[in-house]
Amino acid sequence: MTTIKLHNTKTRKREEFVPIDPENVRMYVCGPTVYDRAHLGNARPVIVFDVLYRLLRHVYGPDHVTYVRNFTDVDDKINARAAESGRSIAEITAETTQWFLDDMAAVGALEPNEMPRATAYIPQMVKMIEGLIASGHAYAAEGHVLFAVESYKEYGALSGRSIDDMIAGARVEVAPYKRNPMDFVLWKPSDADTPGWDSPWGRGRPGWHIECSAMSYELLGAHFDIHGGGNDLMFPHHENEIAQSCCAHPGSGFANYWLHNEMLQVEGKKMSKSLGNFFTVRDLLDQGVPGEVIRFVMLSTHYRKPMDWTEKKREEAEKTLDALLSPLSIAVAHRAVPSNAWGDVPKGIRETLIEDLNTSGALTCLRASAELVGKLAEGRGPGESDGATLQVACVEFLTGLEVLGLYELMLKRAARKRDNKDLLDDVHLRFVIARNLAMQTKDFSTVDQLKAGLKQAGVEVRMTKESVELVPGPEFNPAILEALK
RNA sequence: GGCGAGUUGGCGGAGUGGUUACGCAGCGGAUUGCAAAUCCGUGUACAGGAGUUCGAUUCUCCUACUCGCCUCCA
Repeated sequence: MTTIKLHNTKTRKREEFVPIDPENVRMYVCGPTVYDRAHLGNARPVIVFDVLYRLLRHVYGPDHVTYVRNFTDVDDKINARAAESGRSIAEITAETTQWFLDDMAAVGALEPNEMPRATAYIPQMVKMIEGLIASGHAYAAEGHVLFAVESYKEYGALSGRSIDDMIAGARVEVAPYKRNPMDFVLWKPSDADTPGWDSPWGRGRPGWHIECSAMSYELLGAHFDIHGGGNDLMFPHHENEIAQSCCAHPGSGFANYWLHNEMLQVEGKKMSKSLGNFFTVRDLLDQGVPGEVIRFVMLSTHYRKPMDWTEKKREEAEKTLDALLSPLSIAVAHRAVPSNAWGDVPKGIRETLIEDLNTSGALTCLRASAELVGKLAEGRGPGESDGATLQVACVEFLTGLEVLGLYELMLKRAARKRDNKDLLDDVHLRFVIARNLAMQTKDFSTVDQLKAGLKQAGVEVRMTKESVELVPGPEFNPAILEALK
């Protein structure tokens, strides 16, 4: 059996991943609060954990992995958005949820098996809070219910903090009803204008952290394998989740492996509205940056390192992905399709991905796999180049694309290129005629003029003695093409 | 102040206790009407210091610098 190794934040070490039940590997990842479009940083954990999900499915079988990612649809940011826009909360959360699904699909993320909404689990949260009060881990005060951090010895273990240190460094005013400044809200009162649910503590709404504890318990049980999210969630969100869940279900252990991705930067700086380098996934897509490019750039940096989104990387990704199109068409022409079998993933990708999700290394191996397809198809591969060898290489290449989440996206990319190529039919014919003539007359002025125009329109001209091929590049602009006529 | 992560060649970015990926850019060549694309070849690196070791870029410690988090931001 293949052993995946993962860096566990809990132990700060790379550990062998041993599932609780190989028949049902369970993973929970914190999803978005649905009040606005997902920005590029939001896409990073989605893509990272999508690769992990695909990896687990290949290793343990597609039907033996349960992946849960929530939607937090009750939150004060949502309330604020509703108040300022005059729209209803339900309208905002429904719309934002669909945006998120659309945008993440565009970057090739599979939908998790379960996508629970927090508001559908309010009774479960109330029940969990009642249990925490009963066991002395929480207390009600002035309409709030607070978790008593001092009741949980391990509090701070995940993020490596002590309660005393945190109090010393606290920058925020402490609410008077808290027994300990670090106590956090499980439930808070709602006024008439704020969404609320009836509870033993009056009409109110849940605090931030309890929804993940309640939903992971309902859908994955008290003890499951992997819990993921961005490293900014380590404290306080995940720390609080652990405290709530472990105290509500003593002895369960909650999640065995905690995975955290590093943050995203843009051109070397933190993405922020004040710096003016803030953009959403949708912004990029609308600007013509396709999903596979976003995904490729994301995967080209290891998930535990800061990932810098730059224009240069975007350009390089376009070129690299274009270079995969020819092997892709060869594989498709050979009627190859991706396989679910772990053994059909190219060896190099298998070896790199199981080492704490080394996606950058895997992309290098993917290129090598593509190159092999090209060489075998031209009959100049290593060793015996028979049809069977080529067939295997094709399946492996496509399976490699699939496990990295690039297969479907690349098929679409290929289709777009074909559509663009159709637009070039007229000019292609003219070019061929002009060139044939020029070959006789040795006057290449018309040909060069046409070529310059095509280049301007973002079209690459590839000539051999016998043929002319026009390849639209990433900067292809059909409007400029029109001007050539 | 507390906690954590990082510092690899011109750029990006893996990895390893000894044989020094890979991509882009560069350079040389093949090819070409000229090009592009492609193919072949090629140079340059492990922040600084100390230690462990037969040997460290890889392990340990220290220093410097960068970055992130520290109550609702993935």
